Amino acid sequence: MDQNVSHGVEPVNSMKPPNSPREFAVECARCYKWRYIPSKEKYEEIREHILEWPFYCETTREWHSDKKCDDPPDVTEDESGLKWAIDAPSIPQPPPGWERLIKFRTKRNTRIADVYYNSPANQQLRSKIEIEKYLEQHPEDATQSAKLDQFSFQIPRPLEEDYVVNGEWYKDRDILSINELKWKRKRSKRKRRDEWGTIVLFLKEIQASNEQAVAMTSVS
DNA sequence: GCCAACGTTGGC
DNA sequence: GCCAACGTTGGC
Repeated sequence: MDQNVSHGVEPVNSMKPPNSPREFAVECARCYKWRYIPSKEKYEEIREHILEWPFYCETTREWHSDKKCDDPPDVTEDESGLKWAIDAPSIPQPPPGWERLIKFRTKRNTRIADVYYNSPANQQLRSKIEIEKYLEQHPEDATQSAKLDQFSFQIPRPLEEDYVVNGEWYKDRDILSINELKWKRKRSKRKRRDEWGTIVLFLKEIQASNEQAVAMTSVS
C-alpha cells in the first residue's frame, strides 16, 4: 500500500513539456471501465506488470479511490477534449534517477510521438545506442537496474477511432472523403487489444484554445 | 547558436 | 511494411 501517491503531484522539476500525457488510465480486466491512475509512477508500475497482474477496479484501493466495478467509469473513450493513445505493456519502470518521457508531436502525419530518457546527469537520450554509450561513460550510473534491457523507446499508438488527415488528427465523423486518409486505423484487420495484449493506456489533453479541438467538437 | 520537434531511411 | 536511429531545421 502506497500512501504517498496523491493526485496531480509533479516531479521536482515540473518542466514537463505540454505535449506529454496529462492523465493516465487503465481498463479493468473484469468490467472494462477506465480508471484514472493517480501518478505517472504508479502508472509505470502497473504497466510493467500488467500481463502478470491484471488490473481490477479494486486496485484503486491502493490510492484510496475505492472504485468498484459497479461504479461508473472514471472516463469514457468519447469524452471530448481528450486524445487517447494506447501504450505497450511490460515496459520496464525507468531505473532510479531516470525519467522516461513521452512527447506527442503536434503534426502527426509521420510518427505520433517520441520517447526520451532523462539520465541522472540530466542528459536527454533518444535511442538505445545513446543509452549504451552513456552507461559506458557513466559507470557509476550503470547499476543493476540501469541495464540496457531496462530501457524501451516504444511509443504508444493512437486509439483506433483516430485518423490522420493532412497531418492532423480527426475523429471518424469529421472525415469528408476517404481519399483524404493518410493514416488509417487497422482495427478491421487486427484487434488492437489482442495485438498489444494489454489494457494499459494513457491519454492526452488538448488545449482548449486549440483550433483543431474546436473543429473536432463542433461537428454534430 | 541551440535544441525540440520533425522527416527520412536503412535494416529487418 | 514498419520502426529504430538519427540527421535536419524552424523557432526561439
